[in-house]
Amino acid sequence: MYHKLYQAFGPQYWWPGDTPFEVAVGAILTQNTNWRNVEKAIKKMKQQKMLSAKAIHEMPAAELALLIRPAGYFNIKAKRLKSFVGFLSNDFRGSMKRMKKDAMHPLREKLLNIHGIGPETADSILLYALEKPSFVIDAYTKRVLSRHKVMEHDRSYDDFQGLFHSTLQRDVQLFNEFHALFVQAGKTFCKRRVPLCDECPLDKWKAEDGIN
DNA sequence: TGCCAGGCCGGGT
DNA sequence: ACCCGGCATGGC
Repeated sequence: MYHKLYQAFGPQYWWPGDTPFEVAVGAILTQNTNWRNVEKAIKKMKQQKMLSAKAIHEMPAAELALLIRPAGYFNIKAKRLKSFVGFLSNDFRGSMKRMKKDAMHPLREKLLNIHGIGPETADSILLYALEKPSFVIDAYTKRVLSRHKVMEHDRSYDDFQGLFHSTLQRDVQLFNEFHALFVQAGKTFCKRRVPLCDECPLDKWKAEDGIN
């Protein structure tokens, strides 16, 4: 599937973001939200010089909420950003570089303990901000895999992640590209209302090989 | 004009 | 261990 997707879509150059900190902020802001809305919020934070751990740490949540308004759920996300930055400040003196020195598994547990950070957000930060090989499972990944009968849609996050962790080398670049390709494939061919689509490169591939 | 978008939490079975 | 409602803007 990886090679077929890569042939169809090419390299994805993920994650969009200039710094590890910006990637982490984007990971929180994009929770159940269109990325284009997140870009508006990040742009505004940059304009106001508020895209830093120190600035967010010292800013009241209500004020931060106004800044990130276009990203939706802004009151909740303002608190989530502040809880992440609070953790970053307390444990790593506000430095993503210092956070990166931590081992992956203990760090994942710490991230999951932060209020407002669940498995997908934690793995997005680990993989795309800190370059640690933790596979990201999102709605598109689950949709593409279940549509193609790799795994039932109602299985858990860990079940889906285990699929990749148990069968692939723990390769950061591979995990990066593979997940980004699932998102691209999902956006292009796996819309919610369309059960299957014969233009999908995976469908064409399976048809050629007589699979299912 | 509804439907959808790169989830997570809290309260209830 | 699930299930569900709430959270909110902007694009098509």
